[in-house]
Amino acid sequence: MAKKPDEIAKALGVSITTVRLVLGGKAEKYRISKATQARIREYVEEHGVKFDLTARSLKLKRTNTFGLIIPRLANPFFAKLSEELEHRCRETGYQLIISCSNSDEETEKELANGLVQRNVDGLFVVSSTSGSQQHLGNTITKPMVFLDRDYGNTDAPVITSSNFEGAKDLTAAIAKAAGNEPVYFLIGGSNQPTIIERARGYLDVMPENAGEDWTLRSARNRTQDGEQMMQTLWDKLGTAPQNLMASSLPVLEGALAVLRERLGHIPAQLRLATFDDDKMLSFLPNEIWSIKQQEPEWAEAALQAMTQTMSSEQPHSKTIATRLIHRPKDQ
Amino acid sequence: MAKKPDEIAKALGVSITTVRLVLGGKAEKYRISKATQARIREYVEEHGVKFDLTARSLKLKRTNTFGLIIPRLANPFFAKLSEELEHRCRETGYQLIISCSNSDEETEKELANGLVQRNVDGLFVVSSTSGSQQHLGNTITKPMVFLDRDYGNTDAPVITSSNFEGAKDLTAAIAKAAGNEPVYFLIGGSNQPTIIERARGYLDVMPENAGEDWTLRSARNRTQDGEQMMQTLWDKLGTAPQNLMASSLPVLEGALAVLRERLGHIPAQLRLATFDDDKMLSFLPNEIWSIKQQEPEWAEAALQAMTQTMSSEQPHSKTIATRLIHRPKDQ
DNA sequence: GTGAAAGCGCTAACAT
DNA sequence: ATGTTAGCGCTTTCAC
Repeated sequence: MAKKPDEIAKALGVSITTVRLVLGGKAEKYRISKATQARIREYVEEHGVKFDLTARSLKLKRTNTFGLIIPRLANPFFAKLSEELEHRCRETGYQLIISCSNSDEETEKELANGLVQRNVDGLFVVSSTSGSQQHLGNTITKPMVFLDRDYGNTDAPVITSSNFEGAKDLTAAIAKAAGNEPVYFLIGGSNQPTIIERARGYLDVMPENAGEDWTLRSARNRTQDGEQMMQTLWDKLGTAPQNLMASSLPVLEGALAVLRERLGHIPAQLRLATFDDDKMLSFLPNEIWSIKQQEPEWAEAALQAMTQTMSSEQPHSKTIATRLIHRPKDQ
Repeated sequence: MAKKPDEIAKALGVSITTVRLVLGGKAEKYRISKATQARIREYVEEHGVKFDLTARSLKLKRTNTFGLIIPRLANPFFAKLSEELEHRCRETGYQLIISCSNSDEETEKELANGLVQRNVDGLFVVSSTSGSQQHLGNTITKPMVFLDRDYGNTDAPVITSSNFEGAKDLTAAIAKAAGNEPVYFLIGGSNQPTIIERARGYLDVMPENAGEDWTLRSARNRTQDGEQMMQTLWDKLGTAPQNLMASSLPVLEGALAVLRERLGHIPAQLRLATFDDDKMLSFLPNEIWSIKQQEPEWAEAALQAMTQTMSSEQPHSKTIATRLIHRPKDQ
């Protein structure tokens, strides 16, 4: 349907250049006559045009494309972040290509490589491991912005959230309600930088003995890790805790599943605190505090850091504030 | 770091063509000597290569890229579907570009246009409206596969899920538990093809009067639509229903929010049924039935339909089965 | 066995 | 005021 520039040129008896100049908005600069401009525009109005961005990219050595590597789209935070980032990129004239590494170091490297071969103009990466972040930093010469995980071994800008401050707020909120009772903290993925910060925030607020007596740790942060930690805690207490904190939603899910299994239900008087927010937390009758990420701010900061890097300005790493959400107990 | 073919050629004193032939796996065909092959491979082993896929695409008129247009990534179903599809595309040697239309017809057209200009080899689209599906079908000459919404006005293959059958199963399950009590159905987005099918399934199982007496409808399926429908229902009944069905999760969220607001809690004896599944439904103490989509099967079928279209085979539309999940009531 | 050359559609500098 | 041209890096065909 849509005509290519050379077809338009032939149809109107002008040169391809003339067509391109007019359609490229350079008509005035090269003083193409109004009459010719009108004829071309009219033709386009009727038939449409089809430019080939591939050829343009080859010539300009720039694709107006960014790559984004995240662990998983099934994770609501990354999904929302991707959506926001994609939207802003498009507004700025860039197409975003989203790929999932599945938290695998090798996959992450392959993805980055593939995107570089496609000549993306820049790369956003949520790096799975310290090693892969370092590798990418050394290997890739394109503008890069790291997101969420700061392993502290790159010169590229890193956008993180205020995990430490957020954890302090979250812990303080549930601890106040708990009074003298212990607040147990299930920590999944305890070697990830984000989680380390969350644990640090918790310990900053809690008494000395909390680190040893009230925390449980697991290498990963899946539902089954939450289950396993809750089982350990149950066995230790011989009953359900009164106040429970989880380092992420999957961990909370696992913990609650175990409680339901042992008790037949989730006790309504149990106080809960968790990182990451989800509308469905409102389904629980319990009093709950949660930490909500502000994805729009993340996307904004990420794109800005990328723009700065590309224009050789000093790019700024940034920490995005979180928000504490409180859901009161059912009456 | 990585060398480009011409740099390798110069370094080894051979022609660019020779380098390309070897690295492109065409060495045997053009009888490049083993010795030369070895030298080139060795050099690459040490320094790495960097091909430019942009130039390749320009020459071959094929980008090994597919586009995917969905309403929102924040919707967990589309996020999971995207993840699965992206994964399979990559296995097949394609890069997937995901864009969100925000359910806006104009945006959807623009996105499709942009992707075509980038010379994607094919397009997967979850079309927001009948009009845009028709428009795309008439405008775009690339291989296309439509997902989820079948407006019945395209020759391109459409992958849908068994909304009618799923709705029958879901309705039958809750109706059986409800006995003679009414099962109210909150229908959000009542003019979308998927929702129409769900409503049809409900009516197929329920008695004559259900369509008039037990259903509530809203043009969209957001949380606020669920709230509004629940309010209407409450005002009609003067109390909370005993059995409630929702056409999607946001609608359920809205409905439950209203109940909590009026009652101070969500009554545990309320039976619930909803389309779309989420792990967090387990947070509710209620007896719940839900309909789970099988995203891997979706992705599989979508990619297969695309492959068939591209090889000019007769592409097959396909309906993906859903699964009924039952969560018993807390004890 | 290896190399040279044409051409994909575009941009930008240079002719006419 | 409009047209011509070189070259981006790749594939493919043909020449040495």
